[in-house]
Amino acid sequence: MSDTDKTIQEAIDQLRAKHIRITPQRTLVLTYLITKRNHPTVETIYSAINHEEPSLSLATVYNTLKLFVDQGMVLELSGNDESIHYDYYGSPHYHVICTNCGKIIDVTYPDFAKDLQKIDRIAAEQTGYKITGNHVEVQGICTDCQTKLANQKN
Amino acid sequence: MSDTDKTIQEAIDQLRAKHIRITPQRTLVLTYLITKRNHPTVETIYSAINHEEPSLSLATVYNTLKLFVDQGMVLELSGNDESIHYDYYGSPHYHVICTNCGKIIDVTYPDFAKDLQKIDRIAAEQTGYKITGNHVEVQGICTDCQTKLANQKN
DNA sequence: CTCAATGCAAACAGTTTGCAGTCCT
DNA sequence: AGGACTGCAAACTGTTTGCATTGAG
Repeated sequence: MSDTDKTIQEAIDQLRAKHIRITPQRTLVLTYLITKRNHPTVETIYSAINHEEPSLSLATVYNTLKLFVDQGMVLELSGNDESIHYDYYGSPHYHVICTNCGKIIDVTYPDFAKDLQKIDRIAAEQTGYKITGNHVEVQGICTDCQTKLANQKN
Repeated sequence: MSDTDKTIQEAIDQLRAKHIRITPQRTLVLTYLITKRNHPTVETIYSAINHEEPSLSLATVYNTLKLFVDQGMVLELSGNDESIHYDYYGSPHYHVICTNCGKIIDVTYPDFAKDLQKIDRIAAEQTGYKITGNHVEVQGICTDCQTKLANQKN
């Protein structure tokens, strides 16, 4: 069994353990998220899957993603404008997004999980909130757009 | 001159330095953000200001906020669903948002700015992006909602 | 003066909703 | 068997756009 297959299986088991029904549509969306790992939008997922397996409505993609997000399994990336991107959150990482073209890259480093815990702990102490999740996002200009923008100025 | 007045004046100077026109509408929105500091939505700002000073259209609120966000002066908080909240970003802090009622609280600690710099630096190293901003958000359940939800279960 | 900013209303796009039919468990 | 899930299309809502008017520099 490949590494991604194992990840998919684990995610499904995790859902089943919560008595959430495993439908073909949910499996398709989950598989897409885990195998592609390309921060897709709802529309991207919908058209990609529908292209080969036309048994999926747009509303179901919305429902399914909302479910995964509620389970803390998938992250909503609101980026800048445009529509929302989704990311399977298998292990702690954060996102760097290009404010010019929207390209998103995952970043992590050895102590990142520890730093997140610190942020969560302080937030809980200061606010009394019961912390359920977090998200770090960094904005910037990707290398491609740096070149493009530099050329435009000439 | 009060502390907030000084902040407002500084923000205006900052805009003027970039040759951005200081219109009454922009001053109103800026003043609202700095004095209230309550993470308002577009609609909140629009109706609050229009209530006393009906010289402001909804489109202008959108324009103005987009301008401030582009200047890095204001942060867009996409929270969960609902519409977007805005926050005057005078000094480094992060946000804890209640996933049940949407209430947002600012949090910071002495080394927070340093931790952000680390996150930015690593992101730049790993991706080559030219970093222009960042945002940390923590999700949780606020104390009020913790009580409410506990009561519902009985 | 000049050109950017505003206001208005219509257009838009992504998202949500209601309900009948389907199918996991 | 039964309730959760899906699909469809209509309805919604927040946001954007175009253009004539206004006003900041």
